[in-house]
Amino acid sequence: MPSGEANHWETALAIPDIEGFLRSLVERIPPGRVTTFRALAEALGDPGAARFVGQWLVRPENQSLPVHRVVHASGDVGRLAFGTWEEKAARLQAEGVRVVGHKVDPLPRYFFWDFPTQRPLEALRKEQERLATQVRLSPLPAWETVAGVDVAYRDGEAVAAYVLADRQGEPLDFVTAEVEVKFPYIPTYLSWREIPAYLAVLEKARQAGLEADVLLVDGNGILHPKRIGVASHLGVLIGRPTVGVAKRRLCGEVNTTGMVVGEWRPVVLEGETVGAALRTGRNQTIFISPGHLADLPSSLELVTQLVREHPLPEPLRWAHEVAGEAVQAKGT
DNA sequence: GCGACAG
DNA sequence: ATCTTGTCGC
Repeated sequence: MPSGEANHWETALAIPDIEGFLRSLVERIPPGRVTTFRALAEALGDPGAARFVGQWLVRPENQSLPVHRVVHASGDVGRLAFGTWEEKAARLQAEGVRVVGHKVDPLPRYFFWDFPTQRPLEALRKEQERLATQVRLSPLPAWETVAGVDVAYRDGEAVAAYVLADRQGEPLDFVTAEVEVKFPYIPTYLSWREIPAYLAVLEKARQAGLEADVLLVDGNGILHPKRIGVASHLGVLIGRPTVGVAKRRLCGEVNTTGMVVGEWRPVVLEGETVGAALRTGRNQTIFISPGHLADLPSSLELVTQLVREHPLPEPLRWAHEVAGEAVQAKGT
């Protein structure tokens, strides 16, 4: 049961109801008209959310919505989540939409775009730009303890794990916390999905006297289009040093060909080095970036010191393990 | 065929 | 991230 207890770090993270907003958009599409995944994403405030729109529209619980009125930008009707393209075309034709071959024809004649102009993701982007000015890049302070944090999901719940470790990466103690998931995964907006769980588990760690000198976060720091990935965002909110470690590349350019274990190369975004790709295994690369109150050299030093025989630095590997165990235990 | 965007 | 069958590695 998610606890509603007050958090020590005032939750300065307003979470918009993106899914409810998307539902209202889809409900607005009139019979005899169509819109596109892209147009819905733009109405949400970011064309980059198109894939999220597609994933959301095929969920079983959303099939009572007029999902057949959402087509590809090419005019291709696509197909229904639980049906064929012929069925989707037939539904559109029954509403007066002309379909030739697999396509709505001509698309502009039927295209519906008169959506509300709130664009919630645009507001989040502005918030990111504001917060990015508060990120401080400086060498990490001398540290004795480090904590790794990660989140696992199951049903509508998120379980965050916080594992405290020493300079050798040996686990000292851990806590977990469970919160309700209130925001979907949309690339570059991960903070709004995961930070509520992080704040909850950090509060537990604080109350248990397990505060660490540095926080390792599963995700990026400034390796982000607006230089404010979840590690930086969290660091600014709690005013503590954070370092981001991701298992895959979000953005930026890096050539990883021919890297040897232990080697790292800069990840460059818009001409700026925002992180490093570090080879931690024969076929494993992780992406390190400063979060807050950290810089790239000290972040790399910290992470390389904590990497043992696994791809991830020990505290994160343990946090991942603990979160996974905790989320499994919920169902058993 | 292109592009491929953390969790 | 999660779901989930079968599976061999640049």
